[in-house]
Amino acid sequence: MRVTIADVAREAGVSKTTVSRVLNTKGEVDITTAARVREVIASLGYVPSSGAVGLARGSSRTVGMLTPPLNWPWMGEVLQGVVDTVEAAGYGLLLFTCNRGAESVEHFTSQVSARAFDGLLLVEPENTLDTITAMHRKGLPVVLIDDRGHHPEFPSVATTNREGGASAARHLLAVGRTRPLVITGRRHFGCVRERLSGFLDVLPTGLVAEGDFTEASGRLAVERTLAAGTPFDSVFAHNDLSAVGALRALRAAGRTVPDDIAVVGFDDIPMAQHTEPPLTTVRQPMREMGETAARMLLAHLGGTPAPDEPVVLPTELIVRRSAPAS
Amino acid sequence: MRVTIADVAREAGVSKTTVSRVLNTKGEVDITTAARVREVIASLGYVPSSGAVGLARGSSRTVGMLTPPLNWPWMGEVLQGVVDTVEAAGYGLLLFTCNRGAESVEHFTSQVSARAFDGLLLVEPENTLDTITAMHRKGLPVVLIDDRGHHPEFPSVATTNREGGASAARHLLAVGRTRPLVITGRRHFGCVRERLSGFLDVLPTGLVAEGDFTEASGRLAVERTLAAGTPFDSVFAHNDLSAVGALRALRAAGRTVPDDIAVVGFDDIPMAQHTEPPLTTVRQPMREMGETAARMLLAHLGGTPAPDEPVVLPTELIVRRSAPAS
DNA sequence: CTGAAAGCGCTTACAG
DNA sequence: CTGAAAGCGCTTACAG
Repeated sequence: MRVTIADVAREAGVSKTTVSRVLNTKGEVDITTAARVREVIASLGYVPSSGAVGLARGSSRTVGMLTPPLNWPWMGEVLQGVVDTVEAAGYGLLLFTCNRGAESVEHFTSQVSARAFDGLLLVEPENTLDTITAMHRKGLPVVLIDDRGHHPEFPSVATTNREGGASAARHLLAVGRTRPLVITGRRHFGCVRERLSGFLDVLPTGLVAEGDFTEASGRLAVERTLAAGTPFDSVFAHNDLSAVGALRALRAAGRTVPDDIAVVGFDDIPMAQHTEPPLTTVRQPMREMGETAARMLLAHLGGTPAPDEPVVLPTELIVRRSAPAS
Repeated sequence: MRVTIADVAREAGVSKTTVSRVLNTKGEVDITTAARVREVIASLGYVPSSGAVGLARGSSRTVGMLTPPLNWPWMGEVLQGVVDTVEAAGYGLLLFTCNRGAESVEHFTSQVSARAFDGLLLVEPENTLDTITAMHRKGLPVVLIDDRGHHPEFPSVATTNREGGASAARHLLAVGRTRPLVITGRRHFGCVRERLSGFLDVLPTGLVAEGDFTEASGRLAVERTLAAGTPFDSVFAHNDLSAVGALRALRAAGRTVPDDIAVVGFDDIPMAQHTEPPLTTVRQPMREMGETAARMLLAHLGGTPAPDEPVVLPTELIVRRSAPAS
């Protein structure tokens, strides 16, 4: 049925060893022999069995990726960056999520041990970091995307959260806003702490509400601040989703954006272009982060030692109408 | 280094065959022997090598998935549905995209032939359908998600596009709209033709603009219709993105939604909840479609013959303020 | 109920 | 430059 290396060898009148050699361009092979073998390979439509190759070589040429829920608005970009890079290198991408709690972690763990993949890409591991750290110590190459400030012991790629926060503050200051309301994510995330302190360094404020990255939390923060009667002239939300919530609460309260209140978000998810008004936001280079992480992992698998400092990609302030330039 | 079945066998004082039997609960094994083997497996932390198992069994317990760009707004949901289902069955998911054109198709094709996966899930294949059809004929199990009306020769899961279009029309009619503008996607997509004819059956109109599922195309369609001076009291856009474009164009022209013009979209992407006003839309059950397709493929791999009729999941009209009920 | 042996399809020393 | 043989870690008839 299936065409094997033995079939090719027989048809070409050489040994399997020789076929293997031309397949992997390893060792010297007579140029005519090689040509003949190649011809047979083509005419038979032979493709090496990845399973057999993996078993013999002890590696699977596959990379694993463990992600948070895939419907998070920016996961698509990260994943696309990873897939493109991994595919271009001739590797496969095995996808796992930690959606189904303990059960899926178990499934994932067993796949790791089963050597189903050679290295692992990790996105914002909520509660699997310990497990992963253990695996990494046992020799599994790991690269982390967005460490949320946990600073683990393996290579990671992050973004300039502190500078991103600072750039938001500088922008608000430049357009004359001095009394901002800051809506954060959960404080235990390193990225949240960094965005906050970067912002506060430039534009100090006592008005800081802890949110949880949901639209509802953004809405709630604004509603409460309005109800308390505390004056503010701008909002810096730690992600776009909560900025969207802020926009709605402001509109519902009859406040005009940006005239009464300017709003700046963080992430630049696709939705940010389509809010009313469109959202000024600090862009995270999600796709580039995915690409970079994948390249680092592949390089590591190829023998290049991994950088021990996190690779940090720059954020970029995207100015739209919710906090215009002038 | 690595713990193998031989280590377990030695430690337990049995043959590899016996270990394999308790591993796969296949054949009769003495209950005490089995217990002892299980103990050794646990204490040694033995996990079968997926590569070796795959080679010996001739199957990889892995499913492939070929998708359009992953940053499409509803891909996350589909993917999540698939991953959950596949993981729960103990399978791995190997992800491919047809992003990089010919090159990635080639990479993908070679993975297929390499038997890197046992079956394939396919989402809206733009131009790979021929290749896939050929593979299917050669015995690769395939399930298609959202066939866009191409009606291929393999199993597929779709949604009620025609009824979805009809439900949009009924809703508009119920709220007193009689002069709709329809903004379609490209006409060669089956889903577009179905949505359109379902709509027109209920609410005929001559005002049909062909778009291409982008926000810009929705905006353009509205701008042109307004410029032409043709009166209309509502918009039915074939996807949410172009509905968003329509909303913006209407606002820019000073028309009020829904008072002047009611707007209905299709898809129910996350953004639909956050437009101004929030978008009434025909929801496609993306996650369920992913789950269903995965279940069908797994069942097929398990020996159950695949249904030869497409499995059709119902759409649902989600009423929001852009076209309210009363 | 249990085991020895062959085989899955490759790669890789080793020898020539 | 080339090949025979062992080995990667399993499963599966076959025999007992």
